[in-house]
Amino acid sequence: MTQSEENYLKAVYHLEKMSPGFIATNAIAEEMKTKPSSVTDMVKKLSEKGLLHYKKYQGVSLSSLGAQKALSIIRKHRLWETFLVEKLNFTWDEVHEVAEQLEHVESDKLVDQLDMFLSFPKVDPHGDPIPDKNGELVEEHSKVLSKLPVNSSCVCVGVKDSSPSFLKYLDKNGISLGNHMRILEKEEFDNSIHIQIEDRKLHLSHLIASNLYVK
Amino acid sequence: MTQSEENYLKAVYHLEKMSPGFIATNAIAEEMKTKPSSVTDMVKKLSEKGLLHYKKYQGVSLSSLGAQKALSIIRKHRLWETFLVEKLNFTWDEVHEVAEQLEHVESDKLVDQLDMFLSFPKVDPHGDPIPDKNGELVEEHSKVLSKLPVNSSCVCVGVKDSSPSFLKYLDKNGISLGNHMRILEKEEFDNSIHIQIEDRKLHLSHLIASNLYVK
DNA sequence: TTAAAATTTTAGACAAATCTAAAAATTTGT
DNA sequence: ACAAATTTTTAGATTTGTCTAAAATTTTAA
Repeated sequence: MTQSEENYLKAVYHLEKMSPGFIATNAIAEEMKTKPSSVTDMVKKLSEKGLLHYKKYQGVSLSSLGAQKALSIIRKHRLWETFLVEKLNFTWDEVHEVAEQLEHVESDKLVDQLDMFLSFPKVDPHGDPIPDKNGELVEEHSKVLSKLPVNSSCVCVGVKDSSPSFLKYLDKNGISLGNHMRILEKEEFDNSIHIQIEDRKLHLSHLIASNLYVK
Repeated sequence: MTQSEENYLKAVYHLEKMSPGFIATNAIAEEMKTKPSSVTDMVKKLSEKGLLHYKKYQGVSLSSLGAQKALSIIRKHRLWETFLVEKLNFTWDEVHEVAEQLEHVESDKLVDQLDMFLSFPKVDPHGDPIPDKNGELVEEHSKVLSKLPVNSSCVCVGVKDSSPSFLKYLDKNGISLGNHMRILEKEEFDNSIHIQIEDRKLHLSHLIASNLYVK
């Protein structure tokens, strides 16, 4: 598989998770920052290879083989991100770009030894689950901070948006995975929330709160 | 720079070290397992980019910019090889193939942190020197086991040929870097040599002995 | 020194991945 | 329901890196 093919599979995987069912050509084009006509070409190729189910004008979905490949790439991506943070002093907003390159390196031994070297981590630096060797994945987070009722307590376990700008915002405000939080008050007007986080108080916009996974 | 361009620069670098001066199109084609006509095309492109000096029908040599780029790729290659052996339990005959992929990952921070993580190694698992951040290189080994006189002592510090088959031969015969050796006898007839290596005796063909660097 | 051999370059083709522009199909809104 | 808007596909072009075959150049050797 080429790097480009791998990137398409990954894109379809992520889009399917966001909205299950058939994925539109346009959605893939947007995700990959390419043109719909390019997507059509590639999608045809991948469906001929048995990696995608494709019906003209209907969209695509991953075949089981395609899902398996996608998970293997995601496994590599998240293991590398973990390596970069745990061993090479990268911050969580720096890892994505480099992992995008490293995920395409092909070597089963490399991946499995890296996994062992990192002591078989279950989640990456953003709290996203790392598939195991067989593509098994512990279920994604479902609870979002913005949906909790006033007075409830929780621990921050992941970020929904892992763009550098969001991650830097969190750093700036001292929010990181593992932090204990309690909802103090919710503003009706803009849905922003006041929280107690560790030993401080913080006011978070709805957008911020809806991008934090908690447990 | 594309991966292909990087591979050409690396090839020219290695060929220049083997035989200084202008490098023939055919030599590059052989090194890269490609056709001379493909080499001509690429060599033109690289010379337009200022990475190679190229005179039609004469051959090429690295410009100083090209040499700098080549050294940066070799640095990455050798650091990754070291990482694979030191941290991920790879053997010295397994690392090359994977390092060929990893060397093309682009991130200054990645390389420098990897270097630090490995405690700034001076040589890779084959005894080849690792260029530092500025491309500075401790001089290559010059002494070859097969050229030493009878009765001299030495330490094995590198391999000239680092093909998996040669490396596996060395493993099978318990020869590794750091081993102490003494020349016991040289056979006139086939230039093979009898050596004392650590606490054993071994009989090495000329080919084997001429691919071992010693100090 | 000059004809044969070897090397190198050129010309033209091809595959992969992309793009633009136009055509086809589907969806939407009244 | 059907015309307009949107989405998707097709057709054809482009770029990169490669190839084959033929032409040009250089080297070798009689």
